Amino acid sequence: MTRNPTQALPAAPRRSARHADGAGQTTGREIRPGVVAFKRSRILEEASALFYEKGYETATLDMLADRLSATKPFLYTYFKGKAAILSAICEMGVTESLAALDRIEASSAEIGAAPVDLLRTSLREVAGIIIDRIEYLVVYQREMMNLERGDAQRILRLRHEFDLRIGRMIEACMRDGSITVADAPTMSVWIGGLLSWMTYCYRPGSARSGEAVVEQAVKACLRLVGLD
Amino acid sequence: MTRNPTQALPAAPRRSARHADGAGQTTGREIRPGVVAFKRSRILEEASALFYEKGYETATLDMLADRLSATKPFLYTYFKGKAAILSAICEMGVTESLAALDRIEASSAEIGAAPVDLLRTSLREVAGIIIDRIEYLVVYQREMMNLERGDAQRILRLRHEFDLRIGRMIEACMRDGSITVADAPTMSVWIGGLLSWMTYCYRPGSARSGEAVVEQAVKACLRLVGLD
DNA sequence: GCCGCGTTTTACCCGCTAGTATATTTTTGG
DNA sequence: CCAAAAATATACTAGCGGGTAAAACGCGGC
Repeated sequence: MTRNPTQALPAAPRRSARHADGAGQTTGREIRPGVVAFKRSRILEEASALFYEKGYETATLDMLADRLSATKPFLYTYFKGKAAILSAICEMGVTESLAALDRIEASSAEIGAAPVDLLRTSLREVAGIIIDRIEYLVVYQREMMNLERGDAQRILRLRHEFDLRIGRMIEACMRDGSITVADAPTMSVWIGGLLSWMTYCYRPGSARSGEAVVEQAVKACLRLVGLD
Repeated sequence: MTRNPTQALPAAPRRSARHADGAGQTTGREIRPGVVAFKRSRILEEASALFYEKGYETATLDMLADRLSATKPFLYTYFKGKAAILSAICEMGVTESLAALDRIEASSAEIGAAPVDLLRTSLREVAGIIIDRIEYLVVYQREMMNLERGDAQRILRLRHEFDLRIGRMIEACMRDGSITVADAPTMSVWIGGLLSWMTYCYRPGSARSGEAVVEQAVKACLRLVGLD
C-alpha cells in the first residue's frame, strides 16, 4: 500500500554468500546485481516469516507485499510466482548446511582432525544453522508438497547428499574404531530426524534457549552413534 | 457425483474402540448410532488419505465427497466443517497411543514386568501405531497450524501427557539402575522426535518395510537412553 | 399405496486470491 | 534539464472453494 520497500537491513546471510554476488560497492563495477540480490533476499526473509506463521496457502501475496511496504506486481518482478518464492525458501536450509560441511571438511583436512571431531563439529554447526534458519526449515517440512515436482526433487537430492556425507563421516569414525553402529547410512537418516526435531523444540522468540537445544541435539546425535 | 457412500469395509479401528460406540449389532437395541459412527470414520479415513496426498488447503470438500461417492452437504451432516474434520484426524494418533500405553501399563503391572521391558514394549507398540496411522500423523504434523486454537491446545495437551508418561517410564528404569540419562523429561521429547521421524522413513505402499522401520526406530530410541 | 420424517442432493452465493494489462513514477545518462 | 528506459503501482479479471437454503429422495408404519 505505501512506499519504500528497502527500509531495513540486509537479509543477514549467516556466513557465506549463497548467491555468488559481490553485494555492495566492491570495485565500483555493477551495483545493480547486488541490489537485486538484496531485494530477493528481503522478500524471502519476509515470506518465510509469513509462511511460518500463517501457512503457505493461507498467506497471500498481498500480505507479503504489505509487509514489505510494496505491492504484488513488485514481487512478480523478482520471482516467477508464489511457488517460486516457496521453492527458494525451501532450498535454503539444505544448501547452507551443505556449504557448512564443505567448509568444515576443508579446514578439518588441513589440520588433520580426528574423524570424531569432524563429526562433532559438523553436527554442532548444522544444528546452529537449523536454529538460525528455523522458519525456513519449518516451512520446508510443512509445505514440501506444495513445491512443483522438479523443485521438490532437486531439494530432495540435496538432502540425500547431506545424509550421504554424514554417513561417510560415521564410516570414517567406525574405521578408526571410535564408534560402532549397525549401518552408517541408516544411522545418518535417524540423525537427520533428531536434527529436524529441533524445529519442534525451539520456537523463535525463546531467545537464548536456542543454544541449549543445539547442545541437546548434538548430544542426542552422538549418543545415537554410541559416543558419550 | 454418484451414489452409495457406504460401499467399502469399516474404518478398521486398529484395536480399541476410540469412540465408545457399540458399533454393529450388539444387542439389537439402537443400530443408528453405530451407523453414524461408521460413516464418520469412513469420512475421516478418506479425508486423511486426501489431505495426506494433496495437503489440507489444496484438498477440497468436493474432492472428498467424490471419493466417498457422496456430495458436499452430506459431509456437513457429520462434521461442522472442514476444520472439524481436520481436528478429528489430528487427534487420532495421540489418542490411540495413549490408549496403548494404558493397556500396556495395566497388563504390565499384573505380571510385574521389569521397567525396561515396559519401556521397550511401549515404544514398539507406539511405533506400530505410527506406521498403521501414518497418514493421520503426517497430516497432523503438517497441518497443525490450520487447527482452531482450542483443538490445537487440546491435542497438544494429549501429546504432553504422552511425553510425560514416557518420561516416567524412563525414570523408573533409572531408579532400578538399568539405564542412565541426564534428564528424563528432556529425553522423552527426543524420543518423540525419533518416533515422529518414522513418518519420513516410511511411505505407505512400501508394504512390509514398515516393520523394519519400527525395529530401527525402537532400537534408536533405546540407544538414546543408553540401552543397546 | 401413501404419509411423514430423517437423510441426501441440487443449485446457488459470496468472498477471496493468483495473476496481468496498463498507467505512473523514478532513475539514468546525455 | 530533458527524454528514454527501468522500476513500481493501480485497477482489474477469472476462477475457485467453503458454506447453505430448499428441493428430492427413501424408508418405515398404517
